[in-house]
Amino acid sequence: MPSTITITLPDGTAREYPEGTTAADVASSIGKRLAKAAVAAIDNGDEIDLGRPLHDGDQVAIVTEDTEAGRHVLRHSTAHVLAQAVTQLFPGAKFSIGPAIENGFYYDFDLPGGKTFSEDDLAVIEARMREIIAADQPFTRSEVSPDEALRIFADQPYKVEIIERVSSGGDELDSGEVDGSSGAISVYRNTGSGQGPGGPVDFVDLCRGPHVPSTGRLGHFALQKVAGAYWRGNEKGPMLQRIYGTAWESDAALKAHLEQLAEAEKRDHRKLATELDLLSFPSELGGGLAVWHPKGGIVRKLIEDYSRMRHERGGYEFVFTPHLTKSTLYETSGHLAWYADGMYPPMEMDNGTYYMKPMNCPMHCLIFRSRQRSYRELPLRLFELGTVYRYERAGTLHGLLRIRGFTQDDSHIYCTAEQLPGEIGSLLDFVLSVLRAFGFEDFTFNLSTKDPDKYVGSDEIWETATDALRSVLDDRGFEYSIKEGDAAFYGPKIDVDVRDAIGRSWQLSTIQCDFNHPERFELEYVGSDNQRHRPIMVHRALFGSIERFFGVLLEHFAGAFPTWLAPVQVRVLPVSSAHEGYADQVARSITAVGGRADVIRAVDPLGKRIRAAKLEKLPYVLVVGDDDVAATTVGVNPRGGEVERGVALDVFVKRFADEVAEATALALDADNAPAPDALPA
RNA sequence: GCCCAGAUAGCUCAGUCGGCAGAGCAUUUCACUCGUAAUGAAAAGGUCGAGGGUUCGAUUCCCUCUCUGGGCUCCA
Repeated sequence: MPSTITITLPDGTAREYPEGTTAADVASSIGKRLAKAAVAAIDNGDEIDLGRPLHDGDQVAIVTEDTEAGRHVLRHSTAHVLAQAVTQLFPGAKFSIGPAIENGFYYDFDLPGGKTFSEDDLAVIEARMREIIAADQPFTRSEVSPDEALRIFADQPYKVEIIERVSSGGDELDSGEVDGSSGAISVYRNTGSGQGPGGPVDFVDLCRGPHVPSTGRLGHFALQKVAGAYWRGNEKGPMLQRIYGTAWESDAALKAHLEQLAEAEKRDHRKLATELDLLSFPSELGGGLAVWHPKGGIVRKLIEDYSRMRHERGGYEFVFTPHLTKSTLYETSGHLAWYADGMYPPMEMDNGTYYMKPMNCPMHCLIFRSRQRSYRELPLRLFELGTVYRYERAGTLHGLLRIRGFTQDDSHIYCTAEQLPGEIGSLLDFVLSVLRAFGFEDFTFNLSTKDPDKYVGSDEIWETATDALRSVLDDRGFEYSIKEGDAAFYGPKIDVDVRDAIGRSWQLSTIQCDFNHPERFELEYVGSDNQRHRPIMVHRALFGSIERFFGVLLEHFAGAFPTWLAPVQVRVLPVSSAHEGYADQVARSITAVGGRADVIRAVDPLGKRIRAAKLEKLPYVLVVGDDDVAATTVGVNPRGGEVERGVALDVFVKRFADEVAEATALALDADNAPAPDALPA
């Protein structure tokens, strides 16, 4: 056995260390700053504690606190401190799992006697956590046999369940809770300050680790909220009490995160919808059902008009279908069997059973099937702004983002297998082009593939379609993640996520192949060989739901719609009553070029009227006074810009009209000349 | 659907240990006629989410429901 060991660092350099050297020692040997920032290490690909001895020949990298991996360690360790605090403050509390999550961590508890946490408890728990952190308790890892672990956690039923599952060979590791891969089970103990690893144990938890060396490394955290959560995510299982928190490597990072949350709250579409008088959810209607006020209505109309215009140019044909249908339609499509729970309850009438429609696809299939189809008609692209109703469970409703009555910008494309790759490609280009017109530039893609346990259609057709989707993404050089087995049973799909102005990701568009509907509705076309063939159907939702898209747009723009979408584009403010006639004239020259302008008379002081316009986030405020009346000019106060006095009226009108025209024409260049196969037959 | 927390004027929010309901903004009226983010005064505005219970008396305490928020679960 050599008395020195050789360690290889990430940059390829090899260093010699005495036997028994730990990752912490390596970090110190490289530099003080690194040693200070180190929270864990990666040893031959495995994350380990800094205090673990290394072996000859190991490849070692130090994990620092300012990386995602490092924050993960901080968060996971903070979760342990949370559990320690709760078990000390609430004797008899059972704890289950407490993983690090994006931006933070949580821990689930079961309090004795069915007690629950209140928001007030958070401050008390947080104070105790800070005491534990101040005590600088070391995290000490040890490995025990399953029997030993069961003894340690004898009064912790959730831990017992995890140990039993892991030791019975289940390969499922509970959210990083425990490392059972070696047959032994790892546990981490926190011991009191100054007592060292052999001192009295304050807290012990099952854990795979790694953890920071001691609780003193933590502290830039905040507890955020309490919530209910099912044990193991099973809604038939017990409901646990979950505490969420966030933790970072520094107070600056913590503060930045909390500010980001505050910014998101300011942009909340429900708040903005009320403030800007766009829409409301009257309780008289019931949950998840919105009414659109004039200002929200005009924006929605503009979105829909633009969508229709683009679809018309894109070779789609417009169809309309009813909101109610007999149950037989959904028996044919198979939806009733799978999704009856998500549909509004049946209505009995005329000796039939009727349902509100939860989707448009089966009706579009009936349109396809209404007469014999020729291959010359394909691809057939049907488009509908179809309003559907789904019985979303009460607890899932969320403003416009999860709603019970909504309008899909739904299209169904029927094509041949040969046409599929080209069709998917032009669909994706079309989708992105339209999204860009609404100010979204940053897209991510997910490709969902066959769930081997639940699918219809032949393996060949799945393979063809999946290849088509994949090559479309590859050809365009788009990065995408593959979600194995995530496809619906009827076909593979591409989902498009957009990133908004403050970096949040929203799933909007979807392009889904469907081998099920054509089968169930026995759709056929006559090919050039004079034989009957089954078409492939592609579902394509662009905005997904108009309501949801509107909500996302509202948050993206923080209520400040771009000029072409703003409910009021130009507000004209006469300085005094004497200028009202001229103000009206200015407004008329805006409406003459298709703009939306209003005039607020001089009953309130100018400053107050300007402030009101700014709070309404209007793109342009025009102030007109004596000088302007005399010279036919306006004072331009643009949103987010500098005031410009004495702008000639016709100059402003042209500038305004050009801006609007440009915005709506922007994305049109791409499909001004539709591909030959995109033209209606 | 489940857990927790809520619901007071159009909006944001005080308040009532069970005894005639409060502010600011918004609205209306009057005065002010003003050059780029809040002029002054007055008025009006409420079944204190709905229904039931306890009580001499309930907006307040209890129960049920509806709706909302945060989660969980679900999402064709």
